Amino acid sequence: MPSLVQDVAERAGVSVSTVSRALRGVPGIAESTRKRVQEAAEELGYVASLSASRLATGRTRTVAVVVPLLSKWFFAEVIAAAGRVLSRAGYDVLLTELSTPELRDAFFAAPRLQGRSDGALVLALQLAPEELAALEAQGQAVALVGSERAGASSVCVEDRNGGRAATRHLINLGHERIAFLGIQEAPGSTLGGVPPAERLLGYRDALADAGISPDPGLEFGVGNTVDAGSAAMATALTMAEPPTAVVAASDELAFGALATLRGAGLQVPGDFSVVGYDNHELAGSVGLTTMDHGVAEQGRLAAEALIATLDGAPAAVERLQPNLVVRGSTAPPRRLRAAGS
Amino acid sequence: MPSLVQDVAERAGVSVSTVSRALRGVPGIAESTRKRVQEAAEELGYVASLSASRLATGRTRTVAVVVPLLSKWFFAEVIAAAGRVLSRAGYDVLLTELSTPELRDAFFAAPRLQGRSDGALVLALQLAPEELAALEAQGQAVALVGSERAGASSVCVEDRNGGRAATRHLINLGHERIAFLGIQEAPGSTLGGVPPAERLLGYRDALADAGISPDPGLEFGVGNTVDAGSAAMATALTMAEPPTAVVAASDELAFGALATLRGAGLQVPGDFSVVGYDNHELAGSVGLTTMDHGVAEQGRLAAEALIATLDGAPAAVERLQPNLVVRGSTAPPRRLRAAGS
DNA sequence: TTGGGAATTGCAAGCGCTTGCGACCCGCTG
DNA sequence: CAGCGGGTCGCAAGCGCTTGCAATTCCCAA
Repeated sequence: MPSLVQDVAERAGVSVSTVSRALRGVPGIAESTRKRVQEAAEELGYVASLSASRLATGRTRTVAVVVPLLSKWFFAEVIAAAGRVLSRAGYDVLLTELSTPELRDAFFAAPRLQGRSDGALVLALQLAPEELAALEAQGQAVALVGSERAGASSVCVEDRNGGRAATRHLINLGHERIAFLGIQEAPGSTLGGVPPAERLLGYRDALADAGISPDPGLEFGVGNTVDAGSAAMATALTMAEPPTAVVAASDELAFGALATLRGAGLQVPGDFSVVGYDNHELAGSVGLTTMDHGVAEQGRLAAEALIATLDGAPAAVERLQPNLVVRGSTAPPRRLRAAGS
Repeated sequence: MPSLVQDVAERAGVSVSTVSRALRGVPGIAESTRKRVQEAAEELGYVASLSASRLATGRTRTVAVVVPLLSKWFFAEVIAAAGRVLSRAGYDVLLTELSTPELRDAFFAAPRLQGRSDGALVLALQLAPEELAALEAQGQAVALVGSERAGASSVCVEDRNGGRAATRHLINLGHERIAFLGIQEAPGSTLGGVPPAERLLGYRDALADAGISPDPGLEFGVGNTVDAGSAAMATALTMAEPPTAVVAASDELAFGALATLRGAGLQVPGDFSVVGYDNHELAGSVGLTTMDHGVAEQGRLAAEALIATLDGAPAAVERLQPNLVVRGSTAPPRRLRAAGS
């Protein structure tokens, strides 16, 4: 039913090879001929068969986006941004969610991207060297988001600085007992390897900078969910000497913490301060002070890096600086305000 | 570099056609032969070239997921659920975001799915008849989520019932002045056509059922964003006779409303009740009473419907009933409680 | 007028797999 | 013992496009 190159060729009175070249903008075709061919193609509603040209060229013009969990806002946002860049550049976007360890293992065990895509955009996954090698063995150009590997392009944020800035903000307000809600890989996680422990390190840095002695009891490592944040916050409140503020390694955790605080009848920021990390879409609506790290921009930059790699550019890594966004969830601790008034 | 059918054929001592058939499970191959071929393939790490088999068969084993806005939680969740079903069934998932009217028009103007996918899963978009026809003309099997079209499979929820149930819940609590925050297509929206006005109709139904005369001034139509909900709520509060409760057509709108209420110093549910719609991932953490409509299930069902269609089944439509999830954002209006105490 | 070369275009050989059809091998029936 | 039918397999013709290389045309300098 759809017309073929031949049809166009006949209609334009040229050979199929000329049609092929004319339509793809290959140089060496007279402008007049090209126009004639384009018109013929247009009239017939001709579109080159993808499978055929892929087979002939060996290129797919498709990029696989590999993500641990699509329904998390962070990933959706990154993918959306990356997708826009990619499709504008003429690439199709193939979605691959590796939501369980089984899926992840299966994905890397077989050459699943072979002939399916030209490149892979890998989000958050901490690739083992052999996993990265596997991708490359399948002829994939690869770009990473949220991790760094020798030989691969990547964009990542200076999370240690971010953790430090978030914590410093609280210290500047006068807080001294500050808890940290960290993301700890759950058993069922597919992230693999060491996720943003950087943020925790930044937290410790800030404490050290301020001469506050760290209390391991204030460092919580939980799954990256609202409920986990909520639970950890609840635990923190039962401590003999509870914290007066918390920095969460993600806004989701912070949301959970806020829920617990509200449930406990505590005022935020009156009785307790919290700062999150991500600048989640909904952070504004709950007035959460948080670290913004250009989520959409990460996607955009990674897509551009991948395209560059596909065009033969050498691997490059881009580092983003997170920024503190102050909203209404942080204030000086009650102690100070009481003394001050 | 990757080995070809021929290599496997030689290694197994058979012809290429036998290899092809053996590996794909086509009947008519002796079990012993099949096993031998599989071993040979395994040893060589052979994987059939996708482009080649796609060209030869004319099938892509790929499904395009078409979505207006990927970064919205609802869509991400639906896609994630659908994606799991699809990939388990051996289909690749191609992502297509139509975030602007221009993109949408361009998408339907050209046969963009031609030879790219076997089917399309269309989310939320209210397809014009010719748009649906265009997809089918490209040989796509299509399944819809959130809309219904003659001849196409779809899964949709009884939103009118949902709107009614949400409103009735408030009425049962004793509210009489209830506002409705509806989703109205913004100029830049790509949804097209009439989106969930059903929820509004349900709201009116409930009022009518209770003999409450509707007040058009209480019906707000805004964009589906937190900020819009926030703004509309602010407007509602300035009314001469403000409402005591609101039903929002989405949890995002509800989040915005909550933010405004909090900002205005009003207690929820003490001074004001709000019920949302979606059962958003974060609805629980803010204690939002809302309508659950099985978001993930919609994705799952739609994917299954699409696969069925691809397997030759006739179009079918699946209707889901939304359920009220009561949390802490709704209570009797202050008036009643004051009188009661 | 004529040879050289640049600019265009056509030829035909793939790209790697699928599949209709015929060949072949057996065990059996008549 | 000849012939038949079912079960297996191989042949070879595509699927529709790309591309190296040769052919043709045309313009201009010599």
